[in-house]
Amino acid sequence: MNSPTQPVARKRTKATSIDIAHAAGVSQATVSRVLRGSPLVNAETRKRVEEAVRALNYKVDRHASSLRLQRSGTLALLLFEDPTPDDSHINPFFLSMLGSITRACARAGQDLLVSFQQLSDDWHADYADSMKADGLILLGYGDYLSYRGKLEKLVEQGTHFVRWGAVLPNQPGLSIGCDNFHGGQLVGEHLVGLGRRRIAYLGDASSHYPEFYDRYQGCDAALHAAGLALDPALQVDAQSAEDDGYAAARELLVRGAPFDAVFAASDLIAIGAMRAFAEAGLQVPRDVAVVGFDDLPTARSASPALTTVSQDTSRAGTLLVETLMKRVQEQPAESFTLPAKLVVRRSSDPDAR
Amino acid sequence: MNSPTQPVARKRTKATSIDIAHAAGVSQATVSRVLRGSPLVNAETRKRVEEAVRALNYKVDRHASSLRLQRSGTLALLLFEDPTPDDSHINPFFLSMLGSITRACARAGQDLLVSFQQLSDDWHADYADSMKADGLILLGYGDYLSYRGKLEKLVEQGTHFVRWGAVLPNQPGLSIGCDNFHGGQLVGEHLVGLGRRRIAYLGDASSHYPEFYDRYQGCDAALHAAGLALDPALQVDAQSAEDDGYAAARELLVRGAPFDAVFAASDLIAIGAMRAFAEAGLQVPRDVAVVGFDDLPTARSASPALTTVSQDTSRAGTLLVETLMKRVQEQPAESFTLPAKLVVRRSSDPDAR
DNA sequence: CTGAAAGCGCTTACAG
DNA sequence: CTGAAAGCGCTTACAG
Repeated sequence: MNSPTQPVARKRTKATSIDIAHAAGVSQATVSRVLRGSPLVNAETRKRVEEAVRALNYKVDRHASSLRLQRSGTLALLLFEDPTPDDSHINPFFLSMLGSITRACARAGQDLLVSFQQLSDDWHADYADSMKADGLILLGYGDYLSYRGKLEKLVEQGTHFVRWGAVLPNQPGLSIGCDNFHGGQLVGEHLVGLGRRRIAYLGDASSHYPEFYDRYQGCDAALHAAGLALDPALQVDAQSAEDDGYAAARELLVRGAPFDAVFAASDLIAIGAMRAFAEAGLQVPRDVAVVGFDDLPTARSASPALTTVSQDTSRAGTLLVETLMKRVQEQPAESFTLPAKLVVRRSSDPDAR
Repeated sequence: MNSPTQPVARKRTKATSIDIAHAAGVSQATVSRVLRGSPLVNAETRKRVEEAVRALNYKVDRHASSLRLQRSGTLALLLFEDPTPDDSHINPFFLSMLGSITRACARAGQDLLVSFQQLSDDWHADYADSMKADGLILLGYGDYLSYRGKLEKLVEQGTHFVRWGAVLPNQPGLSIGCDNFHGGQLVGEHLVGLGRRRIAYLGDASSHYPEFYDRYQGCDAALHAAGLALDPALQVDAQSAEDDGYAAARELLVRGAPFDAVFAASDLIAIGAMRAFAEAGLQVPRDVAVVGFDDLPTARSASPALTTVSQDTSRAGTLLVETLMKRVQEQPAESFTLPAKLVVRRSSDPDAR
């Protein structure tokens, strides 16, 4: 099963700016000027240096440069989930964000360090204090109230960061988030428009989880506008995993209160709930309409395809990086709320695609 | 929609080892010894230093340390796809690998830089030459034959790297891969065991794509063992995306040659193919059994749930990082092939869960 | 426009 | 066990 040992590669002999200087017949300082794009350099000198750089395959040493400049050209993406998920199953929504953040970093000429953290870890200090990164992007789920203290500490330390999540009044630092309230509203209006009246909510609906709370409130507002309301007896707590959704749906069934629709606080919860309904012999959407939130790739291929609220992760990634870069450069920057969009599929509407 | 501008945080005043030295009443060299865990330091001195480190919230400056040590404590994960996918849709399989690689790096005490590349980019040089990373993990799809030249250049330059992919004879560098041949074999045996005889293969089956080629060959071997063979008329090229799978399945239908099973070279291809079959009024698995490869999360929630070959991404990530670290430390290391496992679901077998 | 020199914050061989 | 000192490879103010 194994292949033979690889021969040890020849030892790397990295060229330095002094080597380039010798090769081009200039001082080391001039080499540095050329590489930093200084306008002070004579065009012909520049050309000689550039040729030597190419010939010797020279790259500026990142650590020497960063040490001197006191910045690293690197951002750190810290992904946390609480409680920690089983090995290697990160929420796909965050993975999709990771994709767009990576691209946005490339566009901004920044390198990206990626790390998973537990909410309990001491991540608030490490990356910035050790100069590994100029700023942090925080992405994750967890109890906001316990999380908030860490954010305050970051602000106190002068660490640059941007968080993905609800934009809240008086929050420490900046955040980019989706308009969860409006997303919930769209769901409420959609379900009411389909004639559903008894709408269950699967997900936490407390200030510990502001995103989920806003989604709940938005849906409730839409019902109120139609002379209805969310029934607390039809609300079941759930974190954002499929198994939580399954358990929450079981709990809902056990309670016995009638319902004709379910608004799940996330797609994973929705998918877990649909599994529970299938097992219980309920048909989606005939017996119960199901709507999720996030528009994961899975939502489209689920059976039936899941109606959900889509968040523009591509734009979110760009905004997170751009906002953070402004902070790193000590420019003014602000939090921003992105629009939510309802995507209707067959789990709520048999006539949808 | 926007919140007010954040007040500019107070300027960071980072403590250095000299600050710690003053606070603890020792020399800067001793501080460094304590932080590097040198056994030479007196226990009491060590304690004084450690207290000062805590009190001043000191972290070793990564760039200064790396510059001096000539290594960065960082690995780089380069993800490439060719052709480049539309914005932010990376193959979920690689995202899952990314998860396990990130965890493995954390265990190994390494930071992880993540970057998307196009196969055409000059990634072979940058990360290692600029000392950003001590080694590279390469992950991606693309034409191996054009890719191979870049790998050779990496070897020539003495860059440390490990690749995810087929373990091939005389390949440049090391790779960790799944046993694609055996995976294909398992699929072939499974389909034959279910009485299927006319098995189509959706995916490239040339040496440009060694993984797909091995899967094809493995399946073919299983058929041969049963006195059958894959019919070239039932093979349609497809890259690893859902739309490619859809197009390939349409092409297969157009050809008109009868088939009772489809082995798709990846889950995404399989899911696209199932969409095409549904549109054509074919029922899976009654009319056509469908099997994929990768065991994406989507495979389980697909409708019908997709039979597939699972690769142990968690173990793969660990092996990639461990193997690379051996190379970085100039220790012997070797390529490794991981076992493949068949996961039977309803897309091939109505009796499966 | 260019060069000589200081200094970013560490690590470790050397001397004691 | 500890300190003084050199040096990792850059960037840029200073002098010309």
